[in-house]
Amino acid sequence: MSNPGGEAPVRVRIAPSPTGDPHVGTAYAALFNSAFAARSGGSFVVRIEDTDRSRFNAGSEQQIFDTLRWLGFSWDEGPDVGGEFGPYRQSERLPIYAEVAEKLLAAGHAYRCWCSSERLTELRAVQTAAKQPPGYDRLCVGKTEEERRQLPGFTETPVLRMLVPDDIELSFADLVRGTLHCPRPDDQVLMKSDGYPTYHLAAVVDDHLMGISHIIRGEEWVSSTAKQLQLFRWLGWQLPQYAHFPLLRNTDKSKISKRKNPAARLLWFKEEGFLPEALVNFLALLGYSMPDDEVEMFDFAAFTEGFSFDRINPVGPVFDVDKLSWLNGRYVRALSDAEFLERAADFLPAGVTAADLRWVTGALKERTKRLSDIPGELLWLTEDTEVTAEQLTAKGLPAPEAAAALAGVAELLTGIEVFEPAPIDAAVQAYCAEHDLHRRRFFMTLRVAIAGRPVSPPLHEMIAALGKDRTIDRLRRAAEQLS
RNA sequence: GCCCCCAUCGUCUAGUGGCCCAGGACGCCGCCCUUUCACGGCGGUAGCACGGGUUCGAAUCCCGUUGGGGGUACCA
Repeated sequence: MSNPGGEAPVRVRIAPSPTGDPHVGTAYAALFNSAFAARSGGSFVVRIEDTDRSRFNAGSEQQIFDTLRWLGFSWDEGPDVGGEFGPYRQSERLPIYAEVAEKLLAAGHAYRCWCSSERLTELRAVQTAAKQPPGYDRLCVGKTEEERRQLPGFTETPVLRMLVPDDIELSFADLVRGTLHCPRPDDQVLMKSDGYPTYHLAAVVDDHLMGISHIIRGEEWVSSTAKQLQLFRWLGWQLPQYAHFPLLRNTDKSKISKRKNPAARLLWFKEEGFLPEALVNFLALLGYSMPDDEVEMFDFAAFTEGFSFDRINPVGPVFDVDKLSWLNGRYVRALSDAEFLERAADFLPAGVTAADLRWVTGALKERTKRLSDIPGELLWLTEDTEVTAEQLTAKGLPAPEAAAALAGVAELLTGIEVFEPAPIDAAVQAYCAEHDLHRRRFFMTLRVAIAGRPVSPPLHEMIAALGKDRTIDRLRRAAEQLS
């Protein structure tokens, strides 16, 4: 992938805000950004945008790093790994923003505004009621603090606003969507009254200072691009290229949110037992398709290899958890038994060890879509369920025959020395033939007696896993139900 | 309200004027495999939002309508 300017190296970034649980959109952004960086031999930077003190969440930053790493992403520069363009946390760059703000003020591109939030709220209400587009009325433009103080709605702590020129350029080229047009911006606040910059100022300053060549971010930012570009121009900085990918959606098509969709929380996938490689693969299927779209299972390297902005679809994709579950199941099945057991460790019911599952790992793996399915698949092992005569005979042998078979098999199993699937199978099969029993029904009676339910892993593996004592105990108790 | 973006099966998507009376995947349904479930195999269901153009020819180009989404903060 060439970059039109020629000289500037490709540098991209994601800029998450530490406001709570890591958001799936952050991973989605990381996917596109790191793929493009890898594809073009560029650098991938993580920058923490913590300029909103009211929404700041202390544990959030670390969770973002941990979750992104869990997914397999790594970055060349960031708060936790350093880099020559740091600091990478905006709260540690306040003097830099203040200096730029001062420069903008001196050049007449920005002005102090002493309007109170009450005045602003009221102004907006009046405009809305009059069906006027809401926007700042520039009451403070050209006024000194003393002049402004005489007027109503004054506050001691001013903000800095950009003086948007009448002829501001509203169009820009987007790598995903072609030429885009932004609405005419309001006089955007650049510096808040608490001394922190707003996103628009901070992002522009940092993107320039950090040498960001391509800004690859969500569609939600399209309409604010014009004012950010204006800032770049005023400051005489080289313009970055933009690529706006679509927003992930809830089932009702609205922007994906933690409120409406558990999948908006990255931690949810870990809790549910989705494999990170499956999630990354799935994310790469949303709003994007491989050159050969019949290939749906691929790793990050394959995704990166053919990555192109041309292949990003501008339509916001609904996050389909069902399809993710299917994909995850495929990844689970592709694991070796040993790997499966290792990665499923946190989901095994208390007291159940890998050794206990020796004979049923394959069967368990095959039935697992999410690792959190595991406890439910092992109820036959973890719970001693009382079965009724009706359950035993429903799809099984009639009562008298069933009782005899249960007792007979219990007797037979008692004599088996090597309690493993093969000899168990041989013994049970022989019993079935010897007594001329209806195979299907015979096995169903056994299954219900042993598993406590009509759905279970393969019978002989299950019996071996359960062990001789528990198996015989269950067979006898079931037989009692029939007498 | 205003500004902007988008529009192929329920969902994810292929498709850049003829190869498409639209292909793949998830889901769903049926069949097969099978001692249950699952896995796997096979088959089926279902879509170019609508209306005008342009063209010999439109899912593909243009206009409008409708629908959906985003933005409209001293949040990012």
